[in-house]
Amino acid sequence: MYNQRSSGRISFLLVRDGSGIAQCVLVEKDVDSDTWSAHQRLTQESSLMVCGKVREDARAPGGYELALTRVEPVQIAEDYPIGPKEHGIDFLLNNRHLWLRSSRQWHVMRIRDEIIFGIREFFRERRFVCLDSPILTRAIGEEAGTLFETEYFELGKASLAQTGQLYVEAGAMAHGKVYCFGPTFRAEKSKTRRHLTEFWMLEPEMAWYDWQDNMALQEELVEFVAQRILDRRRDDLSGLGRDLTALERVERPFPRLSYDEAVELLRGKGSRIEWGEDFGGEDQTLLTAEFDRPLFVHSFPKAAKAFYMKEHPERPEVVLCDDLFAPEGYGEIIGGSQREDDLERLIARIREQGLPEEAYDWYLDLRKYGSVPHSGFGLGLERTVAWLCGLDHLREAIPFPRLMNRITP
RNA sequence: UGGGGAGUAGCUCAACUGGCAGAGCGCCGCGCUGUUAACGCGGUGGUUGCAGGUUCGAAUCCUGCCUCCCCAGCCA
Repeated sequence: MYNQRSSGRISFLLVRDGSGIAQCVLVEKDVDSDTWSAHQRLTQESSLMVCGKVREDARAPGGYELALTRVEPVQIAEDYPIGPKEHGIDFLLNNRHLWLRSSRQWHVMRIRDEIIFGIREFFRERRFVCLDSPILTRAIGEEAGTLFETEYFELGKASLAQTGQLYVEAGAMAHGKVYCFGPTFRAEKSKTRRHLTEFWMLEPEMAWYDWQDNMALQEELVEFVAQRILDRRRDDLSGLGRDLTALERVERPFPRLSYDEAVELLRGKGSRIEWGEDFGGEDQTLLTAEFDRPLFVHSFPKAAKAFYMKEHPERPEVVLCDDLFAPEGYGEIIGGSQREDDLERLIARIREQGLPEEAYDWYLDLRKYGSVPHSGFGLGLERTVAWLCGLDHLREAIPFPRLMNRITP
């Protein structure tokens, strides 16, 4: 029972069954005395079985209600902590296991589910193979300083994967087009609305795609997902109060700016960004405010990016990569690149960045045995969910958020 | 990690310059045959984050610690 309202000899029970909430009407003179006294014991979040007749009534939320003939309590809940008034975020996160029952969280999780299955369908239709990467690993895909480490039997240290990218590159050489989709982990000591220590990432990898083919696939995916939830989860979006017209504008083609152009635009708007620096939060907001749909920025300075990104053939200070920024201030949701497919250059990049070469022995094999041009990207699921749902913090975009200072429930 | 803010009833918050710790919601009781976060009346509810200090007197001032929130950096 989600909530109850009464007017003496007539009671209105809001009952949730997983598919939604229905108003049930109970009139004292129309039911037996056992049912009437049983319903009086019901408290918020008590579980129950009801029997009644569906009827149309304009006064019911949604236009229909259930006229009850019988109520059977299953369990009487006591002192349910989450009431119909406001609560603080700390309290709600401590009660996340119960907060998931609240309507706002309920809508978000249904949209998240639709996004996940939409993504899988998108790739299946395009003949990608789902090839999931290991979570326990020794490969270092990003910064070595943000690894969660653990003991691994007699083999020493292992860590939780920061990315599955190196593994999907291996998969792409076997299957052509692959993706992995699962949790990734970053021990970043950051407490912002844009970070979780555990988050889900979709990572497609495609043989024979150059960086432009890569961007074309990214925008096709993002458009597909946005249209998909508008089509199938419109009620949930409305329940969240999401501005639907903003989502309806998510149509290809998305605007594209080179990093050089973006810096020029930002400096014209008063930003003090220097060429070579990555965008700060304020820069991202300034940039995306110029456009009404997601924005690509491509061709970033090499120094600011990961070792595996391919150098621009005419400009060695730049790599063939792109970031996709969501509109409305939601920030980066995708990072992608064409990969360095030349063995010697790749080894040089690993040394330049001071990474442990021995950690990449099997990865370098991919360049020794039939290397081909290939590209891929990573899409942050929670950032995508937060944007599409209009949430102001990632912690509501995942069922049980893991933050620097929060490991329960 | 740096900067800012906060911690008082189960929850959300008040309490002026240091002077009786309060309200709404929840919960309990009564009333009400169409409620929409129902409503009306009555009741219940406190180690003021922790430890110490100043004072006739501390939620309020001082010292130390803890916790949470927001912003920045880093990133998806």
